[in-house]
Formats: sequence, C-alpha cells, structure tokens
Amino acid sequence: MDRRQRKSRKAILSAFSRLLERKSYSRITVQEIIDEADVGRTTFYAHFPTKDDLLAELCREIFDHVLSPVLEKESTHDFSGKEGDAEKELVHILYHIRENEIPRVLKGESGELFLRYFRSRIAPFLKGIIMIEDKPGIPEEYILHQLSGSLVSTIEWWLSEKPEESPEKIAYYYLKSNSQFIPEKRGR
Amino acid sequence: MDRRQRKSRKAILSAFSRLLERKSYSRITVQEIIDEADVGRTTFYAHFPTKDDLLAELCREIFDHVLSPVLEKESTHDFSGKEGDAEKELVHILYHIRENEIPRVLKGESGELFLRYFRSRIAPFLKGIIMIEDKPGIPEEYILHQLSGSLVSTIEWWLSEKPEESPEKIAYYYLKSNSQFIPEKRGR
DNA sequence: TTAATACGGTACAATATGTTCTATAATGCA
DNA sequence: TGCATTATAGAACATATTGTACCGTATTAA
Repeated sequence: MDRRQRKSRKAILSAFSRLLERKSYSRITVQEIIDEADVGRTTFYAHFPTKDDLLAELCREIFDHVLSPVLEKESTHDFSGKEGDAEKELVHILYHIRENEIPRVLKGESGELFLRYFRSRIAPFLKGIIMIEDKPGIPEEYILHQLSGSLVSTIEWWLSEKPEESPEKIAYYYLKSNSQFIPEKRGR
Repeated sequence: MDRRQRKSRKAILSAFSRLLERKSYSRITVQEIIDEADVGRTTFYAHFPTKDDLLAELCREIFDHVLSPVLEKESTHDFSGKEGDAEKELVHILYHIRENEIPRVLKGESGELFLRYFRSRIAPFLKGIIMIEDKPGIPEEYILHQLSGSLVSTIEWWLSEKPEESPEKIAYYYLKSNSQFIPEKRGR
C-alpha cells in the first residue's frame, strides 16, 4: 500500500476515534471527520464508501488488537496450557480492552455496533479457550450464544458502571456466573 | 386528547411499524413515514420532534403491552402466588412477545434500540418475579445486570435462530442457564 | 353556533451526502 | 536519477433530507 494511502487512512481512523470521544456516532458528519483528519473530501470517499464502513474498520482494527495474544498463539500452533487457562486468557484480554481505545468507542451508539461485531467474533474464540460442559436438554448453540452475550454484557457493565474494578475480578464474575457451563477448576 | 390527534398519532405509529418490516431504521426517512401514514409534514413534526422519539414511543407502547399482565397484577396489588411463579410469568411474557409486532421491530438496528429500552425496564421487573440468590463475592448489581442481559440475549436468540421453539422451552433454557442465581424449585 | 385547534400543502432555508473534474505533488520502479 | 503512475486537495455540483414558517380549511369540543 502506498505510503500516502497508509497516512490518509490512519489520519481518518484516528480522527474518527477522537471525535467519538466527544460526540455520538450518528451526530458525527463526514465533513467533521474530514476537517479533523485534515484530508480532502475525495480522499475520504476513496478510502471509505460510507461512515458505517469506517466504523466497521475501526472495530475490526481494535478487535484484532485486543485478541492479538490469542490469535498469535493460534497461528504459532502453540497449544500448550490451553486447557484450563481460560481465566488467564480472559484476564489478558480484559487488560487489553481497558488499556485501549475501547472505552471511548463503547460509549453511545457506536458501542452497539461495536458490541455486535465483538460478539460475532467472540463465539469461536470462546469455543477455543473454554471447555463447554454438556447440559442435557439445552442445545449447545444456545449455550454458546449465552456465553458470548454474557461476556459482552459483562464488559459493558464493567466499563460503564465499575471501571475501577480489576480485570481479574471481572473475569472471576464472568466465569462464576456461567460456572454451570464451565467445568470447575480446583481452586475456583 | 383530540380525536384527530389520536388518529394521526396512530396512523404514524402503525405506518412506521409497517415500514420497519421491509427497511432498516436508519434508511427510513421522515418523508416515507409521512407518505405511508398519509399525513402532512407539519402533522408529523407536531407529534414527534425526531425519528428517534417516534421509535422510542413505539418501543414504549409495545413494551407496555408485553408487560401488561405483570403490570396489571402489580397495580391491583395482587401478590398472590408471586413467589416461585417466575417461570409462569416468564412464559406468559414470552407468549406476548411472540404474538406481537416485536419480531419485526427486533430486526435490524431498531432492534438494538428496542433491546436497550427493553433492558432498562426489565431489571426492576426481574427483581419482582425472581428471587435472587445471594452469592458472596459477586455484587448484586452485577447479578441483576447479568440476568437482564441474559434474558434479552435469550429472546434475541430465540426469535432469530429458533423461532419455532416454544415459550415454555425458552423460559426453561433461561432459568436453567441462570440457575445459580435463582433458587431451585422442586421439580425443576 | 362558535372559538379553538389540528390539519394539509406548499414553499423554503439549512445541512449533509456523494460525485465529478482538474491541477498538483508524492510515490514506486526502471 | 528520471518517469509513469497514482493518491491527493480543492472546488463545484446535483441530490436528498431535515426541520420550520405560513395560510387557508376542516374538525372538534364546549
């Protein structure tokens, strides 16, 4: 990719992220993004067909970053200690979430779009780190949906209601409240 | 309220609801609503300052209807058999949800807005019908948030993935997957 | 019957979107 | 280094949408 392209793309994405700090998604206009990013109108549309695409891209980048430790591990085929380390993995991810620009993206309507995206990608991930316990009478798809939704909901609550709480504690809450689907580990 | 007002209001709300069947919320323009409802532009704005207000009103009406059995009971101070009947109440509500226009509102983006509204009102309701079990080490606010989120998530899954499932079964899934917060009842 | 008011229709200003054009400057490559 | 390619800025533009103002008409409640 052309260096100019990378530069413009980055400028637009970060300008957009900055704007999200102080305005809600739907109230941000393309013109404002253009001004904040200091690029030409043509340039914006050359990169992103619509504002929604821009948000989707931002979500994708953030999410890739948040899940980077897990994805890395998968790509290097390092499955050592995978089993039973769900808690560690989770804590790791929660740290990433807290330390990145997620909180700002999560506020307002963009949060819903982000969470929708988050959720669509969290299911396979959960399948990877969590050993789901069979519950006769309850379909596995439902359990997976439930676990994903619960994680998203937990993060939502954490960042909006109790941001001072530690990632460790949040992971504990989550695992505890879904313990009937997650095999007990000694010490928990 | 003036009969003309009632008529216009109803025409607008139902036109909007009809439009939601075939278009996503953000793509529906005020002009379309006006045309579909067959009212004047002035009339629309006299009733609803913005499109968001219109959606909020629609959500409020639907929700009031869905919760009507519970709300009625509360207003008549009939608390007989309240305790332990969470399952029945839940099933009742799920029937209402399935048989009303909720499915159409739930599709697309309007769904998120509706669910946000739903969620904000479901918490006190849950507090009413469900006896929450104390879990040392987990704050009650979190549990309540968790239970609300889980219910919303369950309904979402139900209507989009398994609409053929019975309300009874869905209530069972929900209660079962949150059983650690809900006291066991003999027979369950 | 009458005064109040909700209505329809039109016109309008303001704003946002997305496209098209041209000249310019940065870039990657031979 | 020189050159062809391509991303960019800037302006102008057509189009669409929003929200408001005005006015004559029709419905309503009293």
